[in-house]
Amino acid sequence: MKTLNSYKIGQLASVTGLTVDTIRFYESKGLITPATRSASGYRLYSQVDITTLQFIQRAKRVGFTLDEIHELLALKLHPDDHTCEEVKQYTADKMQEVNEKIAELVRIRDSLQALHNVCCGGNESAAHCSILQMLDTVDTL
Amino acid sequence: MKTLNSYKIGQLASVTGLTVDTIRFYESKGLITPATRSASGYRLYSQVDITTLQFIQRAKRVGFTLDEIHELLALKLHPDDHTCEEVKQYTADKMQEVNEKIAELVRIRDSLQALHNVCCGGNESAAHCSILQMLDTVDTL
DNA sequence: CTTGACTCTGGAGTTAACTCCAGGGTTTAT
DNA sequence: ATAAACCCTGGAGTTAACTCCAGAGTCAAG
Repeated sequence: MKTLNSYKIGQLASVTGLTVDTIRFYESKGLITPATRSASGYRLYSQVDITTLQFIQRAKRVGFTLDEIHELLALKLHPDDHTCEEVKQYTADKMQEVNEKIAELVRIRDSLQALHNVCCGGNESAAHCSILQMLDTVDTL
Repeated sequence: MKTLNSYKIGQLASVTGLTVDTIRFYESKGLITPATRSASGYRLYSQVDITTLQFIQRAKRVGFTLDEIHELLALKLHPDDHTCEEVKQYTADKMQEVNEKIAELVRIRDSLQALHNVCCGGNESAAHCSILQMLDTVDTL
């Protein structure tokens, strides 16, 4: 009873690297909804669910909470619940937030780069390198 | 009993926007250590601690755990515990990770931009805009 | 037609990261 | 010199995001 683009929860789990428990947990939070159920009650998913779960994983990795991700997904999945005005405002606000996160990551990367550059890479203690590190990275990292 | 560059925990809290409880919690996790204690046992902090707390806040915002932040700070604060080789390797690995996070944020930003562009911004439901959204953003967001 | 791998629901347990006392000293402004 | 506003420690409570059962039904292979 499996059509071309239909996955059971275990298959979805192995494709995305999540556990079946986590997928059911995300469903309980309203983040995803299985397209349909089989006659015996098994959840059946489509390609869209894989995409959604991958988006959730990306967004989580960069510090969004499940509640925030829920809002982001709601824009796309339930557009009729929002006015265009709201969507315009919300996307603008979120883009601002995302840009700030990118700027923060760039600062962290620069600090790591400074440490990387200054360090000789040899087998001895890093203590003597740190004298230089202090000078130009202590107030960024 | 307060020198020029010495802060009590409450002052540090109001400068950084954290609570005193959170600062003491970070101390219990080894993320910061007050420079010294006053005669009566009050924690006294310096400018460096402000910088460190701001770094912790930035790193947390982009999805690093306190354990990861602990490792990042250990590089700088206890360089004699690591060889240069380790530092070189660790910074390279972390920069890779940071670059991946930036790439993920850029993807999310692009998806938001696409929604933003396609939405008319008017007072009506966003449902009819979503038909266009589906075409070019469903598989990225 | 049975056995092992899968799925279901409902609920309890865990971990990270706070957050909030209680009960006690300290500092400061009036 | 006393009340208000701090600070201390130790420990309990909370929230988000899982994670792990128990007990029962389903499906595919041999």
